[in-house]
Amino acid sequence: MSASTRADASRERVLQAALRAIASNGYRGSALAAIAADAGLTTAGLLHHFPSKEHLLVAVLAERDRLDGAQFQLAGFQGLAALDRLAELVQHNAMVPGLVQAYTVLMGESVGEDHPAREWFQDRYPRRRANIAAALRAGIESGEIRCEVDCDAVAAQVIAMMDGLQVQWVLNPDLVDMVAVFANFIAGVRRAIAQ
Amino acid sequence: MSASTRADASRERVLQAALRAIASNGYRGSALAAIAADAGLTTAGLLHHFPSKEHLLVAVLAERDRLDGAQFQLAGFQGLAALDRLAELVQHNAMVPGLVQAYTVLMGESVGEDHPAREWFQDRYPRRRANIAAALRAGIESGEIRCEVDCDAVAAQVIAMMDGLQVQWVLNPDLVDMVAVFANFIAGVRRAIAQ
DNA sequence: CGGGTCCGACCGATTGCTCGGTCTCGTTAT
DNA sequence: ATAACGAGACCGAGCAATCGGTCGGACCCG
Repeated sequence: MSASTRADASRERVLQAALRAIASNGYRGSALAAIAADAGLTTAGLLHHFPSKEHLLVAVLAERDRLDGAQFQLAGFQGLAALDRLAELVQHNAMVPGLVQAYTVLMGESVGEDHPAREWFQDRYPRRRANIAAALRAGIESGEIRCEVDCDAVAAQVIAMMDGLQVQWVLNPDLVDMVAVFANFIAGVRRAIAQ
Repeated sequence: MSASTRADASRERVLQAALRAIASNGYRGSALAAIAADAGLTTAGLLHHFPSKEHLLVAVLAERDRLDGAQFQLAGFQGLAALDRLAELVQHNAMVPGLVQAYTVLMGESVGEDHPAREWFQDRYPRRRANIAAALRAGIESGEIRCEVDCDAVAAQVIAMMDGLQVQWVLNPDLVDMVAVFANFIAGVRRAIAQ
């Protein structure tokens, strides 16, 4: 499974350093040399593990996918329980501000035309909307959600609320209680769509 | 007021070009030379009007402030009417995708630590939240909004929804009907907070 | 003519990335 | 057990390209 402990440890340190750098300066603003130094390597050493800066970025995104998959995706929450699960996810995110910041920076940066992360986000949003919408539709079938609810719209709204609040929270952590405001929002959605 | 038409025209073209460039590649990813060429100038010519790249950025943001001020700020909408006004603003934004994209990219980019636009966004969010919250509180006084509504939370939510939907819409315009989904959201908020 | 406007040439710094080489370590042959 | 070997991990130096910004002078309009 894990061939050499040495190489894997270096890779891991590089990924962490890349996350920190992206959180601070974005992808374009981060220098490969700085990331390498932060990970205790030289530029050439880093490039040995990740053949290019873009490869490093997709590795960071893949890591995020891996964590998310283990944490949220597989969980088969349906109906209103899925919404509560999302509130818990926000609560968890509030404890890893660095990761949230890196994700937020990348999200904005990727909107640009030729950004290497654009495709990743472009694929990710429809998938997440579909996941949440499906969970809501399951709630309709089980009778706990009113049948005339526009599940796709609600799914888009929930995701938009998560992203939007993250921006405000990262910019001004002590002025916005992201967890409380999102919980408040979810409570409103529950009230609006529950049978 | 306007000294020479020539210089003002150049300035205007540079601002437009900067907006396009930022929309495509962000602030960090945009080259001064490319912006200048797009505006029909050389780098040195651009630098004659804006002494540094950062000066150009704040000029772009100031322009945004100017437009917003004329379009939304001064209008004294209160209570539920303010929410409808925001829905109209989203409707208007949907017709200028380039501007929305530039704003979205900048928003994410500015989350970084030393970004020159960070302060601008950091000041802007509390101000906008306060504006909307004040409008809602006025609606409470006039009796059209229930008095136990958390105006600050709702204000943060409305702004977060605008920003979050913009991201999804810019990334995938044909998959997300930003105007409709936001209108749907506002309708829900109205239902939740109206007396 | 004179000041505002803009260009061409250039600078120092930094970028992502390559290349040649050194070091370490597990494997294998003896 | 030990020596020889080869693959992987990493470094130092430097590549070409690009970055934001400077400087002196040419153009043009009032």
